Amino acid sequence: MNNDKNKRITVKDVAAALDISPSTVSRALSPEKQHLVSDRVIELVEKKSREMGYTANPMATALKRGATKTIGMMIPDILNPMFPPLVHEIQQLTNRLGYTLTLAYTENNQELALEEIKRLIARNVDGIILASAFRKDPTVDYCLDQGKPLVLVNRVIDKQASDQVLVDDREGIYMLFEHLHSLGHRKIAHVAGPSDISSGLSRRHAFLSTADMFDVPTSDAPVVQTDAFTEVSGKKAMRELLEQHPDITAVVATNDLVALGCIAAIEEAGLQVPKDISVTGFNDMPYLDWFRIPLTTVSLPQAQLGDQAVRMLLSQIRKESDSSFPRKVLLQPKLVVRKSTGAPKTA
Amino acid sequence: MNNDKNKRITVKDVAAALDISPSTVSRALSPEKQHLVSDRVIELVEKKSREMGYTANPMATALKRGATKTIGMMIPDILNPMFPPLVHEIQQLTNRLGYTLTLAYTENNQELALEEIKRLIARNVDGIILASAFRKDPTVDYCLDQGKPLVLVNRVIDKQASDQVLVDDREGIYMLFEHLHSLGHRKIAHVAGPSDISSGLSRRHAFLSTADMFDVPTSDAPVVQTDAFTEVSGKKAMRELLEQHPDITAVVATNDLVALGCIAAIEEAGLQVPKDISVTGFNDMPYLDWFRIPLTTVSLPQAQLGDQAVRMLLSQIRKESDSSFPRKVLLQPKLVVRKSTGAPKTA
DNA sequence: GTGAAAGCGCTAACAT
DNA sequence: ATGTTAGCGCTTTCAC
Repeated sequence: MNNDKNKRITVKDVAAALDISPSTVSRALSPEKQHLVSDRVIELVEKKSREMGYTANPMATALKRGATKTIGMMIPDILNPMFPPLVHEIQQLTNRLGYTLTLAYTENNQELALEEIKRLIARNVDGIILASAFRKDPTVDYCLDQGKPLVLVNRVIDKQASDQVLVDDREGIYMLFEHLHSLGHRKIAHVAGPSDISSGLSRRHAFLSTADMFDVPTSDAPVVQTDAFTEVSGKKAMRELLEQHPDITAVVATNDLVALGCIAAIEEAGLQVPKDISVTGFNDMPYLDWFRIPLTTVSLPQAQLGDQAVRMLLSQIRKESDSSFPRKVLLQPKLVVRKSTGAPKTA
Repeated sequence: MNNDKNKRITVKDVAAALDISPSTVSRALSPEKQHLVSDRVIELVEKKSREMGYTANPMATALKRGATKTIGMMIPDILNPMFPPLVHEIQQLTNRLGYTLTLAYTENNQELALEEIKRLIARNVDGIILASAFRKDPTVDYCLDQGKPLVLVNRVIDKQASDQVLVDDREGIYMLFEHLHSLGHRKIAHVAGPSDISSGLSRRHAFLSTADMFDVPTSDAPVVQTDAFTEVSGKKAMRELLEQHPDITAVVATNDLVALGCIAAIEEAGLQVPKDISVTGFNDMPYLDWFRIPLTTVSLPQAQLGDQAVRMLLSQIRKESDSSFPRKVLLQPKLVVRKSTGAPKTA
């Protein structure tokens, strides 16, 4: 079809073909400016540009208008199974609203994260959804400093300086703990996530305060620390835990991946889940139902997370400073009971 | 820090601050043109632009140069667990080479796919990696017609019209079949993937010809068809199969997700895997080791897939038409034996 | 080795 | 309702 040099068709070309001015073409093609143009011309232009295969160059538009209709999203790692669902959700939404989503990955590396955020901003994204924040995070500071619309998802920074939407870790941990407690568990440990990430810390706090609410003394609610939300870290931490507190009957892990690591360590020690030790996760990663030991966990309202995040970001982009800023949305997780928890042996 | 209006810093600003011309700044900052500038000025410019927080506007550069240093990648769906590893691989590579990867999703919808590819091209990506091709695919035609560098990964079109890198489906299916046959299976069925997608069809062909090689008559190697690479489709197809061929002892599914669906249907019928029926998958999706019935499957050389795809794409972008075009790279999968296969009952 | 000027493709004043 | 002009930020001739 386009046998010739595949030279880009421009407004100018369309204008020339119609013997009108480029501005008119531009206007005729822009929904917000169409009303300035006669219906006849609009039709003509639409027909001709379709014929010629004209597509506007978003670069040029962006350069001119200052807005790219692009939003950036930063996640730690696409291999972590908790992120694809969230990305999917947000991608769908932004797309529907006429925005293009650009992904960036921190690979759990703070320096890389900063580089990437700079790239995102250099590319003039209209706003950023950040799902990878540390409690102190230069990445966030940079966005704020640059005045870029920003929404934090799931992980937040210590000082509330930007819009954020998160899942109620307190409630999630409470439900998990309550579930275990009602099964009869009285010695429940926590394998905590990295303390420099808000969700790691807040789940840890939640665990401690929940234990207190149930009158479980600190000595019967030991906590070990991981340095990453991974299976490997979970396994290492669980080994430690088994050594120091062989009497525990249940473990609340900071998330699903860590929980898997815990299970690995428990089985390595010749024990069984849930017969000897019950284990819970957090996040409800995909395909858990198929697992050998389907995890009892807490599921995130991914759709709402995405919806709220996008909604807030757009309101920032559109400068609707209607409401009090910064805003904070707290979403409720849901308990999902599966087979990794059961009554304690001694009960 | 940047307390003022967060106005973008431009070459002009840097130039003004140094009382030199924008061109010089541009040259000093461009590795390819630095040699045209005195070392002293280079240093000055570098220092100053760092100080002022200058970052080039890629839009402007792209507009001027015609190249965006961006490559687009199209996948069906990020929720399909086979894609994140591939995306990750390719993202890492392109990033290392100074390119930014932009993802687009077909959501298994041909029309959406075409829209998305148009968007990608409108945004001036320098090249496209397509992992979502149908055997006849307007998406591919459009790229070709536009003269966009293009590499097909894993799924290809019928007429070999562009570079492609794929996994040897024949070999994969052969290994799976051989494994089952050596366990003693003689009635082996195939749950085939969509026939309008190359991998679905080629695995089907491979199954048939392998059965022939092992002297298994067609009647003992029945094939049922799915209309999608999903658990649901697999389940439906397997139900059908159980009804029509209750005597089969093993199933070669077109991929892991479909295999899961098969297992679901088998268990629904009151049978067990692998005791009553063995099942194999394809792709080796993440976390299979944790599954209740860890799938025997075939793993893809993701790293090589990504590496080859990027390598070929870049050679197109750089117009190194050194070698014969189009090129085709065939990569070898690896058999991964797990617990979903065993000796047949009657053996 | 450096500067001036033009232009990538688009759109928003400012005309008319 | 439409055309003219200028300019977004960059790079690249073409001068000097």
